[in-house]
Amino acid sequence: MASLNIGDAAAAAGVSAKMIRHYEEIGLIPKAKRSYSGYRTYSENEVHLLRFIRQARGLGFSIRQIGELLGLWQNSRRSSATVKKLALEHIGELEEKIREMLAMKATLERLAAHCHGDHRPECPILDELSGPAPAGQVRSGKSGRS
Amino acid sequence: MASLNIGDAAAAAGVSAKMIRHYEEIGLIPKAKRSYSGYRTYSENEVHLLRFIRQARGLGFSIRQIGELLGLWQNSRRSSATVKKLALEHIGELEEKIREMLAMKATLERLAAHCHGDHRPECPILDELSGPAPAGQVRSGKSGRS
DNA sequence: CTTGACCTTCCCATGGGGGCAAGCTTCATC
DNA sequence: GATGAAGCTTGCCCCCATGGGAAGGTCAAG
Repeated sequence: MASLNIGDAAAAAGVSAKMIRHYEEIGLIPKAKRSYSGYRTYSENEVHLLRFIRQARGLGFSIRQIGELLGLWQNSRRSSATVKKLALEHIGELEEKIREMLAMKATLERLAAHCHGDHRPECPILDELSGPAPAGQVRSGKSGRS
Repeated sequence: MASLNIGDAAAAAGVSAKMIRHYEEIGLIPKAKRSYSGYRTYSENEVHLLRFIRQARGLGFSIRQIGELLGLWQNSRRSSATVKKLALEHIGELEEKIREMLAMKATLERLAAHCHGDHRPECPILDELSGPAPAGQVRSGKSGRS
């Protein structure tokens, strides 16, 4: 079985060598075996593991979630319900972020639509950014201590 | 003309004192004047500036973009076209991220829909993560020392 | 033997913060 | 005037996930 150096393992798995070392350091993957001279060596199994991580990162899972997914992946007595729950949790997070960004985008588009975008300095975008006061107002006394 | 300490300026602007120091350190805002004893002091103008930053952060602008927006805000000879361009650039970035996350979400939803979510271990989600090999394959000759 | 590609560890940077600690300053209250 | 409690100062470490680079060891080919 071909034993690969980190660079080849990285290329085979589609991640950077840097990240492999990082994943090892944070305990996401077990410590790689070392050659006599100290080089990390990787087997097909470990490349497969790295590929799994790459796929999960591509779907936006966090490192913590990937750790859980790896545990499930390697546990033949897992229940698919546990995996599905993790996926649904992540879908919820994605939805939340998407909602936030859509709201930002909508506001920006509204402002941009009202901006002439010409040589004149008047600009509703800057007005909006400088305008609306937040909830907290400046309190009249100096420093509100006790 | 109330001159505020950092905590009160932070409350008035809706940002944390920590971030005010940070913005000063990275040069986003000018260095605050100091009282005799070394406390940072803030005028209404500076609170207004901080409020501007808070608004811009709320719309997802990066620190770099906010720096540019601040320059435009304080330049009475700006053209609204420049501001609009910055806003449109940011809208484009948001769209890109939204697209990526929608794609992740769609994939996850497809996988989750095919997952029984019961006590059994079989799970198409894990299959997908472990399955598809990336484009790059193990190269035969390159540096395969073993 | 030399070259150069690879590997090792270590430190630094990113963005946008949070938190804690030691030591001052300020202020209200006794 | 003393005291205690907030508030301020700086500085350092942490998060996530990653990239960059320096200084030095290793290995295979020419």
